[in-house]
Amino acid sequence: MVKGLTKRQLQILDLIHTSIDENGMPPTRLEIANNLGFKSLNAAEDHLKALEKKEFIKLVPNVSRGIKVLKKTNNKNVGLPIVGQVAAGQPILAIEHVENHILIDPFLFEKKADYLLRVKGESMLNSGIRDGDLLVVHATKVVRNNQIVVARLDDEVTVKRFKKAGSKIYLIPENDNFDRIEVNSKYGEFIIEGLGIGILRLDI
Amino acid sequence: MVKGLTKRQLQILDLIHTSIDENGMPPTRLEIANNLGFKSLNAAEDHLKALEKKEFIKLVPNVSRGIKVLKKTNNKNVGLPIVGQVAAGQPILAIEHVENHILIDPFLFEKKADYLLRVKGESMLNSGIRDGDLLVVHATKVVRNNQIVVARLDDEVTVKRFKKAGSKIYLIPENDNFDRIEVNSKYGEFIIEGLGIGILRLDI
DNA sequence: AATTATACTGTTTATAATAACAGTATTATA
DNA sequence: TATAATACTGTTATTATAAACAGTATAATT
Repeated sequence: MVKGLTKRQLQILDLIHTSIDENGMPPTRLEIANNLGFKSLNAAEDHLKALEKKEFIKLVPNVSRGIKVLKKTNNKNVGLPIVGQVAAGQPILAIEHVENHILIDPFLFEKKADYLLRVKGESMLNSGIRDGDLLVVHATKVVRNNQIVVARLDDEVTVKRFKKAGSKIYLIPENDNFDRIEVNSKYGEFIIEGLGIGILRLDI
Repeated sequence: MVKGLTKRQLQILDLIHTSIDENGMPPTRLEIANNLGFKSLNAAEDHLKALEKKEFIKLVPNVSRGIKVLKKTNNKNVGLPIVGQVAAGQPILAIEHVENHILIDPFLFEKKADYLLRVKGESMLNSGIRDGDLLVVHATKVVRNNQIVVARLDDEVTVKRFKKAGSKIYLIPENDNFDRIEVNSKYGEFIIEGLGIGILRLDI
């Protein structure tokens, strides 16, 4: 289930997508009611209002077929997953973290793109990686000095520059307001999850 | 001229396309009239009938916004073109500038992605746009204050923040080492080519 | 020269569509 | 356990929209 949507609401959203695909325009309340067998137009109206409240659509007042789709959930599983907040103790690609899937060629980059990680915070600003950006990640444990990596320290997943000096390993932020992290025994778990191979910014 | 279409009819057809692109639905007769300055709705009606007769559109009877576009100027090459160096006096999408095509969903962004422009220089660094980045562009002449735009000044294509203050128009770089540009009569040509809607970085 | 197509203004009518109000019943959530 | 959210039926008022009819003027075609 897409987060927050009931089965019925998902059907309505699906119908809106289908209508746009097949008729080139969003449906009216009557068309929704007819398609799903409602005897009352208000059933459609209520569902649309619920979808708007949950910010999946935007209703344009007093405009026929004034339904704008805000979140695109139609590409079920094709393409690459966008991984959002990663909960403690769980693998990155657990379904719960997948915000969406997007259609992009995995072989566009230097290495194969496996998923997109939504970057939190400004710690990599000087590398042109901003809060909310999607880091294109190649899932690998094998990384080299100075590469930008996705690492898990205890239960936190972080994006930093990887540096190995002698026997010491550092995770270096690219922002003077942040301190470098020395990976040592005070951390229970340290795992390299992947290598950053690109950036995708969906808004500007 | 597209075969058989008058200049006015082409404008109507263009408006239908724009409406579908930007509003997600075809226009009403009133919207067409307002957009083109008709005082009578029937002007729009007549044009639609003419377009239907010439089989460029299909009108769906008694359906609001019931306009279906029949002939589409299809993009032969799949995916979005990456536009590199743009030569003087030539349109951005001239074939000579297209480095490559990449597979990416044009509807991933807030507005429809039309092409990707390879950014040259560091003038937008503070917005996290770096040399070599691909700016995702929605081709439009309509931009608002503070948006990141693709503009053509004389023969140079540039990416800057658009600012309008009174009668003055500025193109603002996001880097202290660069000066803002005031668009004035010393430039022979000033054209807004599009709106920046995203960033794609293929290496990191 | 007559006819047709183009490009409109202006008006009216019927229908399409939005949107609010008043209900009922069931299921989740605090 | 009270309250809110979900999932509807049924009705009505208002606005949006399509579409026809009656014109005018000009350019293009037969």
